[in-house]
Parts: sequence; C-alpha cells; structure tokens
Amino acid sequence: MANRFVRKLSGFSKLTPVEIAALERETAHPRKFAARQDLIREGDRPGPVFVVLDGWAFRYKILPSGTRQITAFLMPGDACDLHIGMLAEMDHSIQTATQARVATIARADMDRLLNDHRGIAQAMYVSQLTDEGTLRAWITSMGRRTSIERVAHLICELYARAHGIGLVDDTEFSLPLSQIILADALGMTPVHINRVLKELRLAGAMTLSRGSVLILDPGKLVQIAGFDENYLHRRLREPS
Amino acid sequence: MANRFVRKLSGFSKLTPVEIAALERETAHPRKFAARQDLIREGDRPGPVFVVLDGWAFRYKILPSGTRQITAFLMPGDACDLHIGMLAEMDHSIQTATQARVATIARADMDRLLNDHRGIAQAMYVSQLTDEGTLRAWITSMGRRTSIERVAHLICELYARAHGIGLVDDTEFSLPLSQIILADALGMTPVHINRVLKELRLAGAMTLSRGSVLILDPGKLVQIAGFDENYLHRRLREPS
DNA sequence: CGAGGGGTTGATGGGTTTCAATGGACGTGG
DNA sequence: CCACGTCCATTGAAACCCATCAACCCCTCG
Repeated sequence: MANRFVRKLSGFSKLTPVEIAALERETAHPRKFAARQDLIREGDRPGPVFVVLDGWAFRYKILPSGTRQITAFLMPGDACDLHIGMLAEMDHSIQTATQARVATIARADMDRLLNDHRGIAQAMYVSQLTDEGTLRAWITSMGRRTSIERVAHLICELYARAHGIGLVDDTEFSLPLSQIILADALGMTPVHINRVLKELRLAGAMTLSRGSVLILDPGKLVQIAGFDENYLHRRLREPS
Repeated sequence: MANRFVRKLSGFSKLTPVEIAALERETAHPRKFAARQDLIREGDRPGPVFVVLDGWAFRYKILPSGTRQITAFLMPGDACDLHIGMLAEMDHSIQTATQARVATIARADMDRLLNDHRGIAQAMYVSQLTDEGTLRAWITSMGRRTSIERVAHLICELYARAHGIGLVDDTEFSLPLSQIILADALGMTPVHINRVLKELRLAGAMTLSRGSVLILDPGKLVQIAGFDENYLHRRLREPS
C-alpha cells in the first residue's frame, strides 16, 4: 500500500510503477517528531524538502506583537516547496501540531526526481499550483467571509483534502487541532471560534469534538461556506 | 535597456547575455489592453503565460454574494504562474487595473526557456517562491494586523517591489489604484481605507493622491507596518 | 451640461475582541 | 490512588473597531 505522499501525487497525475517506486525509495526513512516541534524557523537557511507522511503540521509567522498567524496546514502527504533550497532564508516557520513522521529529500535527489520522471514533475507542479490556490482561497476567506463562513470553508477544504488521501470515514474525519490553532489559522480569537462552532452545531451542520469532525449536513455546510473545490484541482486536464 | 520582466528576473539570479536575449525575444510582441479588462477568468481553461510589461493588473476572486477579493497585484515585470498550462481550469481571474502592455509565452516556449537556461529557471523559481511568500504575508496581514498596519504594510511591499524594478523616484512612486481596489485587496471598505489614509497622512507617514504615493517618513511607515522584507527574497543565496 | 466614477465625511449599529471566570481532561509525582 | 498543574473548552459582560448608510463634493468625459 502506497504512502500518503504517493497517494496524494497520484491524484494529480498518473504515475508509473517506476515513478511510485522512486518516490517510495526517497521517503523510506522518515524521522519521528513530537508535537509542537519546529521543523524549520523563519530566518533559517533552508535544507532538504520536508514531506509529512503521518500527523499534522502547519506553516506560521510570528508578528512583532507576538501574535501568530498560521498560513497553511500540512496533513499527511503534504510537502513544503520543491525549490525551497534556492532561498537564502525561510520567510516563515513550520511546526508539528501532533506527533508526526516526516521524510526529507535532499536537493540533489529532488532535482533528479523532477528531471528523470515526467509524471512526478507534473504531479508536483500541479500540487504546487494547488497550494497557491489554497493560499488565495484563505486570503479570500479572511478578507470577505464572515466568521461562520470562514470556519465552514476551512472545514470543507480540510474534508476535501483528507478525502483525497483516504483519511475520511464516511462523514467523519480526524482533525487533531485545538481551537487555539484554528483561531490562529482563521484570524480570529479562540473565544469566538468556540462560539462559531457552537452555532454550526446548533444549525445541524457539523460538530467538532475530541479531535474529530462529524459532518451532519454536507449540503448545509457547503452552502454556509460558499465552498467551490475548483481550487484544489482534483480534475486532471484532458489533452487538447 | 532591458524590459521590466528581464529587470525583475535579474534581481533573482545572474542572467547571461544569451538568457537576457532569449527572454526579450519571447516578450518582444506584447499586446495592449485597456483598463478593467479580464485577461482570463475563473473557470477558463488556461492558455499561455502572461507577462505584464507595463501597467498594473490584479488577481481576484468573486464570492457568491458578489463581493470581490483581490489576492495579488501584478506590476510591470510580474508574470502569472509558469505551469498554469497544466491546470484544467483557472481558480481565479486576472484583470488589468490600468492600460497595460502584456506579452504571452506559449507553454512549449516556456518549457524551452526553463530547460535550456539554468539562470532563467532559477530566477523564475525564486520569483514563484516570492509570490508564495507574498501570499503568506497577505494572509498574515488580513488575519493579525489592524487596518492601519495592513495599509502601511501593503504600501511598504509595493514600494519595495517597485524599487526593485526601477519604478521609484526617491520617495515617490506611481500607484494608479483606486481606493476601491485597495479596499478589495485589504479586505476593508472603501470608506474605511479613506479614513486610514487620512490617519497615515496626519501621522506624517505617507500620502496617496492623484495616483502616486509619497513616503514622508519611511521609518515611521515601516514601524507602523511591522514590515520585514525578507519574504521578497532579494538577497541571493550564497554557495555553501 | 448631465452622467458617472471616485474621494471625503458624519452618524449609527453590529460583529468581534477583550477581560474574566469556571470546569473538564489528562499526565505527573508524591 | 489522589492531589496538583497544565492545557483546553466554554460562557458571560463590556468595550471597540469597522461596516453600513447616507450625503456631498470633485473631476472627467461624452
């Protein structure tokens, strides 16, 4: 059974058995990290590419005032930027949210993967465009959606992404993130997140408890969020 | 004299005369667009890569309610994503803000540029990482900065970017964007943008009038914004 | 000269933050 | 096995930032 990374990339491009084997070879020796550990910090000189195989992590920035803004969640299968090694320094930090298994791919190995395997390159580039689309969707949420719409939209996104890598059990999936982390991702206070979650529960749309989301009414949740999954680019382009 | 696109890429990687010539050849025949014209719309099938040589454009998304969120500004020298042609459909729209000259590079030509010229590939990848860093900076602004900090931060960013392509005249630069456009970029209302600009003017930090920004007190503006330009990646990585 | 787009200012209301307090869940050590 | 500390979830009350509504001005352009 392929690991989550292979599974995710397979969703973006048809991979040959040789390509799958190459990816699994490069991620065969992950390292274990405890929760709340920085993989890399803003200002650090970038090293190898990180690939999260199990557990959750997030990208974040700290402001002069000390407040934190989370800019992305990394779930199993997600990787940081391919060309990270070209930069002089990181412009953000990455931290584990839970215990996690993380593989690293050295710059030279990454270049070889991209050059030798057309399918891998294609999948990774689409994956990168999806990450950018997600950043744009987050900006749109923060700028123009109300707090309840924002929360609903994030849950829809995480559900769709978890579904893509086989992490969803019917209408339920594991979301081991505290309300404090959700607040820092959505630009809200933990207090208000709590009230909004209560509202979504009372509306019969969804519940979040003990680290797991239960979707009660998918249609209602999507409608509240105004969710359109096109930015996740799960549909492959057909040859013209 | 090299065009703005070449000038911008030169800031990210040392380009050989051959590479510069190749870039100029590919962008030698720009097309003129009037203001307020969509270059491409959400849902469209992507075509060639766009390169803005003169004038301003922006990426945006429209929500179900009809409100607009701008997710990025394209100033002279900026391009849309390199691998846009791999996607089945666009997840956002791009529109000119002013009259503009825009070149297009076909997918095959772009692949050739990237494969044949190491310097061009490097510059474009760093440029892409910069775009992503900018998206993260915007998320951070929208989530955790007050309205005056947000406005100041955006102006700092645009100043720095304009400076990089030689568009700044000492402490002044052209910013042909209406307060309505700024509002849709910053997740605020035009009314409130207006009040914040007044506040920045009264504080002696900057003024914006008749399409041009005048920085009165750079230190004060940077301090209000909490601006750190590291995410623009203007410092090249030194060999290890 | 009228129409339309953009900039400016005032008054009002509401969505979120802030401050504060309580209780539950969990792990650790006595 | 229970006491204790810590982290997190939850709820209430009050303050505030910003959106909303509305009016008026200026400028440009057909």
